[in-house]
Amino acid sequence: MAATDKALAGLRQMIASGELGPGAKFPPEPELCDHLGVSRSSLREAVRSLGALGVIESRHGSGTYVSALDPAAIIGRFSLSVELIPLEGVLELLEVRRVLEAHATAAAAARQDPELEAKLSAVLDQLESTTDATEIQHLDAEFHGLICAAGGNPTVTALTGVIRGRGGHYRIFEPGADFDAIKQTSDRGHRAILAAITTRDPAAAATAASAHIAQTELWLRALRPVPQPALP
Amino acid sequence: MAATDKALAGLRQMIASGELGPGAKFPPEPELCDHLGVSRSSLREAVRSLGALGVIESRHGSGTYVSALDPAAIIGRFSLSVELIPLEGVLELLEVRRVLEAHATAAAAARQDPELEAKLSAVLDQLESTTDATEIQHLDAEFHGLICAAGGNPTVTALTGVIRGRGGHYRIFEPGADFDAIKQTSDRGHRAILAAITTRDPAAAATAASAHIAQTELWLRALRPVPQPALP
DNA sequence: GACCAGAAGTGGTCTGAGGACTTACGCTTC
DNA sequence: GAAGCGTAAGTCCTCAGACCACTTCTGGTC
Repeated sequence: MAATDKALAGLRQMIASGELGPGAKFPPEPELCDHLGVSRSSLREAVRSLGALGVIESRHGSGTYVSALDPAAIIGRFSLSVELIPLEGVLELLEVRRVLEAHATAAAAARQDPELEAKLSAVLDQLESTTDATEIQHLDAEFHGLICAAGGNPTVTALTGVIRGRGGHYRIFEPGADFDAIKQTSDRGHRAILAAITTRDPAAAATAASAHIAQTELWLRALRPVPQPALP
Repeated sequence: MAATDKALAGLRQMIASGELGPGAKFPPEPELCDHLGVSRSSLREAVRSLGALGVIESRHGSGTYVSALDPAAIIGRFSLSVELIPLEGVLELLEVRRVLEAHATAAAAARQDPELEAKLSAVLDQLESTTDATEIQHLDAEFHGLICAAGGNPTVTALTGVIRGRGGHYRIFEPGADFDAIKQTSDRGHRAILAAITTRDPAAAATAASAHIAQTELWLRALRPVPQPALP
């Protein structure tokens, strides 16, 4: 077995076996090298691999630790790769978002939370009064994010958030011939979702959310991608 | 900015900007080091990070390439991290699987595919006639996997597959007091799903799949995890 | 044209060294 | 006695150079 793979398997085994739980600290690199029988280079490459997946975390000067192994955090790491997926793949992902977000929106509607409803209404007021593409994207993410969070499953919130972030790279809301029509349709969709939540109608909420996202899918199909912004 | 992070950002930028598309080959490591201004160690750690995420792929003796950037393949990489998530997190993930698989099962029921139905029936015949835990797990995965694939969205198939694989580490089907009752309930659930598909009733299929997975969630809640098998 | 051997190209691994950051300890000071 | 501070130890981060292993291309041979 290759050295890096051996190190990778060894590190995973230490976690999988329960030897190291969430938050636990690994031995220092030289000791791990000795234990696993690989050089520091190979060990470090293995550590980076698991770090990219959100499984372990290195802190400069302190040590290497097992992460919290929280599903939402691990799914959040996916944004690094999802952001590089081309348009055709994004459409497959949007179907996932549509299904999950319809579910979460229904769950949010089943709750009785006037505070949430007030906050959502305020976000929509802002959203309807702006025409700036970046601000629209930000407020849209906040609206859907609040609803998903109210749905009660952080994993669903993280997953839909990652997909929404990817879709946002394609600018639907750019000044052009269809801008007004698209914006109005989008605004109406948001109001329909909020209305279903306010009236505590889960089925209507699921339908409204599903229709809203399906509309986004249609718009995206007709779009060509814009150049990526510089990565941080 | 730290060296490895700089290399990471540079590599991602090369893909995000469109300079390198799916399948494209990166320059040799020494050239990349020069271009990005980092040492070979740092570059290699960055390459490993993106490799773990399924974004790029190194082939010994050949070169480093951009992967196909296929969403299903990228999601498949998640199994490396999902397999380490503790039980509480798995329950959150199972809700995702329940929702997505209900959707996919409905889509499969909407299709007219006698060949699929025959294959599913054969799998269930095998499944009902065995009591071996490993074989049960394997046949169960094949049954649900075939249905998801028929649903038509490879991303959904990959995502549900990853979650199903994680759940399989907890052995529900172990010889014990409740074994017969659990097995019979599970078998009945599978037959209900197949019946809905055979009669081409998407709504019934979604309900049956949802109920079946919800049942699994209930069993898992009552379980304590078993020691992990050795990782490959 | 098919096959084979060698050479060139490329990623994989190891070693050794020094730098940068965090943490803990012991001292000083009030 | 408690707070502040500087030093020292511990740990990860980066670099450089060398050699190994695998793949691919090239040229010649049959």
